[in-house]
Amino acid sequence: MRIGDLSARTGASVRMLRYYEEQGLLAPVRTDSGYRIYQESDVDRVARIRCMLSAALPSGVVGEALKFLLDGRAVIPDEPADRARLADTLEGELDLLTEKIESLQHSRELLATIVSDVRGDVVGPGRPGDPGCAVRRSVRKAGPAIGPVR
DNA sequence: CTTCTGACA
DNA sequence: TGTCAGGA
Repeated sequence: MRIGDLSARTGASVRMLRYYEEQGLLAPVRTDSGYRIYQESDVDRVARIRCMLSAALPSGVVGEALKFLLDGRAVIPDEPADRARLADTLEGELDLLTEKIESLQHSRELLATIVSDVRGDVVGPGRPGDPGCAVRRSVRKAGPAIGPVR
């Protein structure tokens, strides 16, 4: 089938399908005129790709997992050794994701205090020990509140 | 009409 | 990721 059909059957845009190919996740054959031709198994393959990408896995890792996907079979490697290795890299991604989440939570808390400071019309330098982002409203009488110091 | 590559108000 | 161009 051509790219338009695969797109319709997977929900992935034509643009994305070409992108997956660039990432080495799909390898359709080409007609003499250059049109990409996909196999039935690619419908399932694209579903797996989208699933793993939604799980925040880097395309490189998705490619690794897909190496074990041979024509509609499970992504789980047959060889116990391969399975263990894949599980390890996947778990590594899980840890990376956890780190990002924690970093974002820190950012969220900082932003929350900045918001409350703005709403509370905080004046002067920040309190000792604060993030240093406290808003300083100038002593000037004119002009609305000043944004965070750059 | 569909797809292709390259590029970005 | 969308979308437009200019061709096939």
